[in-house]
Amino acid sequence: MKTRFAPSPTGYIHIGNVRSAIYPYLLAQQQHGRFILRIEDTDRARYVEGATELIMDTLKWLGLDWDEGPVVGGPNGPYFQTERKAIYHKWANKLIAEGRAYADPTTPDTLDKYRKECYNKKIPFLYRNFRPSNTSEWHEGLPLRFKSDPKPRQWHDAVMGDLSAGPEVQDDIILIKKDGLPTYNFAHIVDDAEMGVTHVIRGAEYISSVPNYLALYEALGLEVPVLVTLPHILGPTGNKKLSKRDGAKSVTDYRDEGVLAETMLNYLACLGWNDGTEQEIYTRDELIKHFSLDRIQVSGARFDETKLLWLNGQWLRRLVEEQGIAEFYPRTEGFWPTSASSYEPEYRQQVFAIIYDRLKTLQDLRTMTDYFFEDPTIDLKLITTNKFLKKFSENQLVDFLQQSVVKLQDTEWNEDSLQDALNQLLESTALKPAELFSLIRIALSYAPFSPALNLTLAVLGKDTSLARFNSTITALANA
RNA sequence: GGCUCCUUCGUCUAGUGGUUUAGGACGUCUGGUUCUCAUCCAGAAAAUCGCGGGUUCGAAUCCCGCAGGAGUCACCA
Repeated sequence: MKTRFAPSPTGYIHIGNVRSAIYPYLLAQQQHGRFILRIEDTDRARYVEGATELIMDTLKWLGLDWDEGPVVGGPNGPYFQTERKAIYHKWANKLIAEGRAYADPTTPDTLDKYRKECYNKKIPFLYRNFRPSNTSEWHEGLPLRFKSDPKPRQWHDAVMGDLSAGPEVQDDIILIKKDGLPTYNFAHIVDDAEMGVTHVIRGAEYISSVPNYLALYEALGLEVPVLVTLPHILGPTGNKKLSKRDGAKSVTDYRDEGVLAETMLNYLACLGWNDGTEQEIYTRDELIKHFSLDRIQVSGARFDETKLLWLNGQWLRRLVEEQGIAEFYPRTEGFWPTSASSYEPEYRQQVFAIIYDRLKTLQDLRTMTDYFFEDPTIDLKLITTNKFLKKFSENQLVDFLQQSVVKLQDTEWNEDSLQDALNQLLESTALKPAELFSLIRIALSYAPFSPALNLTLAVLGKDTSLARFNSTITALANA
């Protein structure tokens, strides 16, 4: 088994097309076959500098390592189509020799005229209806067209099942453009054959071209590989396929927002595929083990960012709990608030240990942890309008905080002793947990939420914690 | 417009003629876990299986129509 991912380097990989990399990878892994990365760079006009690197970066991030392709090489290289020109010409000449391809002398203007004619007559435009009777010899500078042999075609698609189309969709497609480079339609067939690709996995937009491909395989004397058509991924609104034009994000945008590679692979693989069980969370190995083409969904699936974020939370907790804080910690690099940079990694690890189970993405660290690294701005409104605290006067609040300071001053600074101390304060102040703990939590963080109080105190440290109590006491006293 | 494909809770899906009063997950809502937020736990609402015919003792499941949606009709992939 040999599969491939064959992107054109026109930009980043977005979530709408990354499944055509994931599924071939999973299949090749499962069958102990090979997964090829081939760069389809024949469109020089749309070529984007650096796009190949962007594509490889995305694949590496997801862990979709290719067995053959750029960087790693392989027995069927080169893996850039622009470097395979001679191969395409070899096959093209074979078709010419057999009278199955011919030079197209039609100028673009004339072509346009033909199209308009058909449009006005309300009949579909087919080049073969305008096929010139005598054609000159083919040479570079002239496009080469396939001499089609239209007839009804039936084929089997591993996902879509049995498909068919009539002769009216088959035409004299261009094999080689006037710049001497092949079109996708021709190049991919030659390449897949030369490279021994057994399974062609690609998006649904190619389905209507398959009859033309079938004709080409036939003319070239090539065996048709297993055809696998993936349904589209739909955008968040409407029913249109997700595309860059409509603002589809790149896969790596999600990485930069703190989504884990494990999540992305899991989510995307399960968008439009399931193994029939009720499992939601799959490791890479589980995906490789359970993946199967015949359980790929036939209809399009909408990309649901909310579910992606839920899954990311699941993965975050799972990985941290499996690996431990220290091993996972390096992956949080780059997601901390700027104020954290002056602190030691050990301290950041302590913060991470008490906050990680509240994160949806790593990026949440930026907004959820700032009070661990700098004193919060005091905003007494948070206290005076708090539903548990507004009934108390400033004097009472000061008194509660002072009692807390006195108690905590003599408390051993670890989470268990701190919890004991907090419980004792509850009794000595005769306050309800909601009252005392709200007050302390706000005084410490002035944040909309924070981890358990004893843990927050423990990590913040005695000096910082008591200083923050005192700041709030002062502020309340002066209010 | 031609051709092709698709159609189960808001979303992702299970379901291949009877075990289905259509199951799960996300989201939503309600409770619970000494404050908050998140997690976790318990529970609820949520699909007349696109519509209409047919086959059958019986259909989400098979057949035929229809409608809606999508894709494609490039010297782009």
